[in-house]
Amino acid sequence: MFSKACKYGIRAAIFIAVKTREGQKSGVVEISDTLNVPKAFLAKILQKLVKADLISSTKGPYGGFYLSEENMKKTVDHIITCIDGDDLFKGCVLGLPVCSESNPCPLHEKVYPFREGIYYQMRHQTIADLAYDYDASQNRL
Amino acid sequence: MFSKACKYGIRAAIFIAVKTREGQKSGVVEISDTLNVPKAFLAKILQKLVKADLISSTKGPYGGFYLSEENMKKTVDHIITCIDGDDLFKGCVLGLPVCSESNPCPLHEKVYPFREGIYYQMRHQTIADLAYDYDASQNRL
DNA sequence: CTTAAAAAAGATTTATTTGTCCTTTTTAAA
DNA sequence: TTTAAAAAGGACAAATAAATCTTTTTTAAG
Repeated sequence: MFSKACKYGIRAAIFIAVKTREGQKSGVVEISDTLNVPKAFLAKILQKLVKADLISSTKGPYGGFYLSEENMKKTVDHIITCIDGDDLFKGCVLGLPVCSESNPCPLHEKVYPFREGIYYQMRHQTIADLAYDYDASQNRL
Repeated sequence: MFSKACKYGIRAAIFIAVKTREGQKSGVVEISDTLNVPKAFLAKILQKLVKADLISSTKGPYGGFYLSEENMKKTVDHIITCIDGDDLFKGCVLGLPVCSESNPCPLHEKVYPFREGIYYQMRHQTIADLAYDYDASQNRL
């Protein structure tokens, strides 16, 4: 469903959100260590998210990644689209060039409602929401 | 969501089903031409589906691909799992090694119901069903 | 102003997926 | 029994995704 890069990105964003709420910035090493994810690869992903203004960073000593108030309000679908593009939510499930309600592919009506459901959820979960939920539970990232 | 190979495989299976109902076998060239899909690549995919007993074939002149009665009854999820594995339906959305109702990842409860919905649909649509629906409509493959 | 710590950037490697090409096997018809 | 048409199989090539390594830039503290 999501690429590895995308999964890493979402998990990292939540981690950074939690840390930000604790008043701390996070470094790539800290993040990659806790998420068990390749360091340099994660760095690239975070770069991309910074450029897209989905997370924030400062260089130099005492620098690192954090979320601004604006970043906190962004919904997960932004991260997904930023990294994987919008094909998952917008494209035809079977890859047909045209596929719509009026000209549907053979799986359209079976898959569409559920895919829309996922898309809706992703458009309505902010990073802040996810970080809050995560903090409340005692689960892993 | 699905790999290209998987999309090609599903579309090809439906095409072959339709042709089979018309009493005809289909060759790779015919299939790849009508689906607009790379010939040799499709051939590999069909090989795999034959081995998994999801479609049937005979070699030699007047040979080609077709669906036995058994093949017709197979549900789409078999094709998907055969080609892409079961990660899409069984694995954690965020790629966590453990993720369950009692120990969920941050997206679990948002995504799970819909993913289950898709999985359900795929487990309940036979190739014959899809071929029938396709034939009834005047849509493309 | 120097130093060190951090992200940013760029170049490169590895792995996987997608795609091609050529040979072998099977099989039906002439 | 020869021939030709088809799938099967294997080796290879290209494109994309995942991952690494090295250098540059920024920045805060001493």
